[in-house]
Amino acid sequence: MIPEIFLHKKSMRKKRVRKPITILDVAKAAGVSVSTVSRVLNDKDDVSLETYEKVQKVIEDLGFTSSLAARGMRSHRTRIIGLVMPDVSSLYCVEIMQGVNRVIMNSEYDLLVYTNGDINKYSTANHDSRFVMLLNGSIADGVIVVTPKATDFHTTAPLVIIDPNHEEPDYPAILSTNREGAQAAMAYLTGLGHRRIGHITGRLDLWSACQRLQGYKDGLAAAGIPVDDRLIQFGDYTTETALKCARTLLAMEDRPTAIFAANDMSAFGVYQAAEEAGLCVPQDVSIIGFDNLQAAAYQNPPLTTINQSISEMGAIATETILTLLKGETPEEKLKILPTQLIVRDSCQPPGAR
Amino acid sequence: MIPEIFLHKKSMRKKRVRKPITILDVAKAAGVSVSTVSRVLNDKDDVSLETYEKVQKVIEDLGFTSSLAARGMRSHRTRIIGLVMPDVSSLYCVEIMQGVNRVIMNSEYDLLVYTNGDINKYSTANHDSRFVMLLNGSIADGVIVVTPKATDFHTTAPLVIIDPNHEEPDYPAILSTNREGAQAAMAYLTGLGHRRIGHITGRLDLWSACQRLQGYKDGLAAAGIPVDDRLIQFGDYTTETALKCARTLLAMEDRPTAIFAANDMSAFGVYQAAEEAGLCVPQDVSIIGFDNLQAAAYQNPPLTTINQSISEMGAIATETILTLLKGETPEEKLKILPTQLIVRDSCQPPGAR
DNA sequence: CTGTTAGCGCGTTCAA
DNA sequence: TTGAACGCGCTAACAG
Repeated sequence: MIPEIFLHKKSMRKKRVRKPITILDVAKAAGVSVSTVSRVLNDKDDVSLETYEKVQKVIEDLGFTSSLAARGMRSHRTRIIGLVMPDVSSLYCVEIMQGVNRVIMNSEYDLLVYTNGDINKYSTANHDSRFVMLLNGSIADGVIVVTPKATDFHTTAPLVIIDPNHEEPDYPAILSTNREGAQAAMAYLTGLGHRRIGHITGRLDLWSACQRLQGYKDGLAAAGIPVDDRLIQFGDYTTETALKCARTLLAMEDRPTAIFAANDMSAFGVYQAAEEAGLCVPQDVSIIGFDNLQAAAYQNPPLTTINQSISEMGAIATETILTLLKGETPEEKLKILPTQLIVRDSCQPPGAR
Repeated sequence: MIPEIFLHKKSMRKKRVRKPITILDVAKAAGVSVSTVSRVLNDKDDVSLETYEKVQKVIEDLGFTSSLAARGMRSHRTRIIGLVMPDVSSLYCVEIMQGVNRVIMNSEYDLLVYTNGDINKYSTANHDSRFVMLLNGSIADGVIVVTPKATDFHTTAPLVIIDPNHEEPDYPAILSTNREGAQAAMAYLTGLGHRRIGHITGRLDLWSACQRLQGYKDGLAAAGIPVDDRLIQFGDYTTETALKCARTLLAMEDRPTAIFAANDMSAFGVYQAAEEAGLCVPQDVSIIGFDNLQAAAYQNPPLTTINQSISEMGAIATETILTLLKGETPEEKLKILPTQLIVRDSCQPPGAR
């Protein structure tokens, strides 16, 4: 684990070198057996106070901490909850993480966040297999997975999915009324009088994105507006891609008077494109997003969007895992959270000044 | 229009595996020994193609993934970098994480983020010991620690510190010119003509906060302004606490015409307090922060602040760890990044309208 | 090329 | 109350 060279260099200068100190080192130093040390570590009650304190002191002195790996492998209990996220650069994921952490803090568990990093790595096989290590290797007692592409997992540990990619997931799951939320967004825009409404989709390999696209179409149908395929641009939930999509939409001769972005991150890209094109929001183009990120309220103008209580989803998922870990059955296997229109200043009737 | 691959059906549902499947199961099913399976797993070149494919297929069929814990324990190599953060609700930490992740993505390593959750848990002993598990347990090959209170760690794995709590840390470290940055902030305010300048400190148990406080005092001295203790409020880098501090400052009879917050999160609290008090920024009170979070530019008005390239710090720390992991010695043990004044719209001369 | 063997560090039986 | 022995799942020696 440690390059030899590095070790030597350090040991020459300072004696801060600590070869991995194990339970055996503690046992020797304390003049007891490893099993006695183990008992002390796990607060068993069949250890004499005298021995307990002696061992405890040695542990302190040596700065010993038992190995998570070895312990987990043996006891199949680590007191750690794993959170698997597709991407940390997405504020959506960050807010979920905050919600999870809020609940973890008040529990006896610790949080370990695993991320494969790149949202653009559409190859899910790699991602899935890697994350399974977390549990299969008994590193985590339970796992929360965010927007997985996979719908099936090889694991024995409790698993909860946030935003599952399946209508009827095999695991407890938390999701929002994506389609209804999108319908609400569209109803708001058509209610304002918009008839040319563009849509920047999310990652259509995810169910949520498909549902929002469907809601977009529903909204058009409800207002008696035919679908114009040119007004549908395929994004991937990132600001970067949405920027390109928005450029295309705003460069059209008969450009849309409003754009419904599949999520707030995408909506941010529309703001950028509008500014590039010298268009004012909302005078020249109305924008509505989806998610209600904290950052949405800080935009200029503040973004009208559809709220889904993201951090709440993380919190509920964590509580569900905790319930499962206690051996109990959660009340509902599928928890569906309502969405809600949040009106701010990024939309107005078309043509109005 | 929409490719087949994007359609979501509940068609191919596999049966859930219940028992943890091990390398032995694979060996049996493939009719080979465990070591052969191990060789396949680790892409050793001394396996016949025939055997390789046979084993590979069984692995696929059984959905087997090797245990991180067992592997790490045995080989002392996990290809995982650990990131230990004090708090995920701080945007500062989030941006560091993003910087780390950016570099990790292009490496052969994976990222595991560990957080003890509560920034208010000042008891560091607990935190430190828990994080040591990450490495001691051979879960991570190297670790990056963000704003640790501790200055010494019991570990054998490479360690890099971001924002160390010591002038001359025993480990490679990344930090910013906190004192100089604070001086620049103060020079800007005094240059605008402010003479009553409040300061909301950071967590004074952290070196960075002390340095910024020192920079505040330096700035006053440079302008020939005596220190007024009442103008120094003790915060902890959180928006919540800063809000209270700001309320106190703004309620003073001879309230400050400008406030220097030790970080942007704290500055956000000042915005809130100003709004509560019916004061306008920057007409009634100027505000300057420190960090230059992405969110700082979105405030209303956009926050003038001191830039420290946070995500860059994460990136550099990661590159340092990667260098260490290769057995090489990083160029500089202590990397000090310059800070820079970012002028936006939250400051103006006192009294001006 | 492949199988056998010996631990990695720890928790948990069983004896003593 | 304590210690010795075993095995968790895996990789790295060494045989064959």
